[in-house]
Amino acid sequence: MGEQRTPGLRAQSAYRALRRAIIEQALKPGMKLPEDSIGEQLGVSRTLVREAFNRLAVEGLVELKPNRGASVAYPTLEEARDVFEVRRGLERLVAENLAGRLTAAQAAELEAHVRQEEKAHGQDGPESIRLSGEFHIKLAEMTGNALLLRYVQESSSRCSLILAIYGRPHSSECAVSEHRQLIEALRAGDAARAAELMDHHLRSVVTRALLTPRVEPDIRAVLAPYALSEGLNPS
Amino acid sequence: MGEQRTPGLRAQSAYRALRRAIIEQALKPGMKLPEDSIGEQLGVSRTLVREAFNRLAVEGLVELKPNRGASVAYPTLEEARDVFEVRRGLERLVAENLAGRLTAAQAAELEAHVRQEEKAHGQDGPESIRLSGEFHIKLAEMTGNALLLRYVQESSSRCSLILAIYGRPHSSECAVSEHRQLIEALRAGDAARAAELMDHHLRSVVTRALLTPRVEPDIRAVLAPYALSEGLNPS
DNA sequence: TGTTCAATAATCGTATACAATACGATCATC
DNA sequence: GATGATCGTATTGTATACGATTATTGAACA
Repeated sequence: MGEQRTPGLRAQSAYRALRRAIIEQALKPGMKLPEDSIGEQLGVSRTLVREAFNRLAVEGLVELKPNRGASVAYPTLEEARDVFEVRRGLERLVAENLAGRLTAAQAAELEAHVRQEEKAHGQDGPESIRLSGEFHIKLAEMTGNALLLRYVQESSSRCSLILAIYGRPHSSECAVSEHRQLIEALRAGDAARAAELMDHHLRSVVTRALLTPRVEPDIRAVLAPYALSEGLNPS
Repeated sequence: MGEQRTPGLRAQSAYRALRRAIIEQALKPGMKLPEDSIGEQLGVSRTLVREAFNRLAVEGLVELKPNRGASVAYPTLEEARDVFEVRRGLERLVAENLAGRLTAAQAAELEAHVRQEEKAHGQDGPESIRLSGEFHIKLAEMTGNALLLRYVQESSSRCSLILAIYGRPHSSECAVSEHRQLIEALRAGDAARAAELMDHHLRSVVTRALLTPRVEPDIRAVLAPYALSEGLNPS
C-alpha cells in the first residue's frame, strides 16, 4: 500500500500535472474535477489528488466548494482586475530590484530570450505566449528573492487563466520591443524608468488582450430593469 | 467515521489553531510538529492535520521535509530580508490604491484604531504588537482587492515569525505617529507621499526591531576558512 | 408534457490501515 | 571510551474504508 520510493514526489507530480493542464487549457475554466476519475487518470489515490487541489486552490487555479468538490477556477472580471493590479505592483518591484544589478551573463540571457521571442513572433501559436510569460518569470528569478518569485509565478498563472476566459483568441500578449526597452533600462540602472516601463508594459498587455466581457451571465442584472419597468419587485 | 456536520470546518479550525499558535509563539520556531500528537491535541485525525500543514507550508509558516515531517519554520536572515522587501512593495501598492479613495467611514475607523494603539502604547505587551499588525491588515482590506489582502496577510504573518526570531524582545514595532501621518496622506489623496511614507515606515520597523543575528548556527560557514587555510576542500 | 418525490448512484469529508522510512537504543568491536 | 552495526519503535507517505451529502434517475401524478 504505502510503497514510497521518493516520498512526496507523486503528490508533487499530481499537482504539477493538474497545474499545467489548467494553464494550457486542457482543463477549461469552470470544468468539474471529480477526485476519483482524476486520481485514476493520474495513477494516484484521492488523498494525493486532494492535496494537489488544496495547493491549487490557494493559488486561485481551482475553486473548492464544500461537499461539491473542485472545479477549475472561473475568475470574475473583478478578480481579474485585482490580479492584474497586484501583478503590476509585484513586477514593478522586480524591475526596481534588478535595475543596475543585472550581471553581464543575466543581461545576455535576457537578450537571447528576446531574440527567441522575436523569432516566434510570426506564428502566434502557444509558443509565443509561453515565451512572453517566461520572460517575466526569468526576471523574477534573477532577483534572487524566492518569495517575490513565488508571487509573480502565482499571479502569472492566474493571468493565463484570466486571458483564457476574457482575452481575444490569439493576441500575442507582449510586444517584444517593450521587453527590449526594459532590458535597456535595467542595464542603465535607471530604476524609476524600469519600473515605469514595466508598469506601462503590463497595462498595455491588458488593453491589448483583454476585452469587455463577451457575455453577461448575470441574469438578475439583465432582468432587473425590465422587472422594475413593469412594477415588479426583484428580490 | 465520516460524520460531517459542517464540512471543511474542522479542517479550517485545525489550520487556524496552528496558525495562531505559531504566530503567538506558543509553538516556537524550529519546533517539531508530529502529526498524530497534534491531531490528538486538536481532536482531529492526521488527515486534517496534514491538510493544515500543507496550507501553512505554502504560507511559509511551517517547513515540510520529506519523510521527516513538519516543523515550525525557522526563516534565515536572507529569507527575512526577502519577506520584508516584498511586504514593502505590497503595502506601497496598498497605499497608492487607497490614496484619495478612502471613504469618511474608513478614515474614521482607521483613526479609531490608531487611538487604540496609542492607548496600548504604554504597556508593551502583545496587545500593542497585535494592534500594530492589524492596522496594516485593515488597510489592505480597505482596498477591496482580495489577492492583495491575502499577500499582505501572508507576508505579515511571516514577519511576525521573523521578528520572533531576530527581533528584540519587546520592541513596539510601529510608531503610532507614522500611522497618523499615513492616514493624513491617504485622506489628502497624495499617492506618492502615501507610498513613500509607507515604505519609510516599514523600513524603520525593520531597523527598530531587527538586530544582527545573535548566533551563527551555520557550522559550514564557520569552518570553511579554516579548512581552506589548511588546503582542504569543503564541499 | 411537465412536475414532484423517492430510490439509487456518484462523490465528498474524515478516519483508519498498512508499508516504508527515519530515529534511537542496545550491543559488538576496536 | 568512542565508533559503528543491528534491531525495535515512532512517524511519515499513501491507499482504502465508511458515513454523509449531493446529484440523478425514473416513476407516479397533475
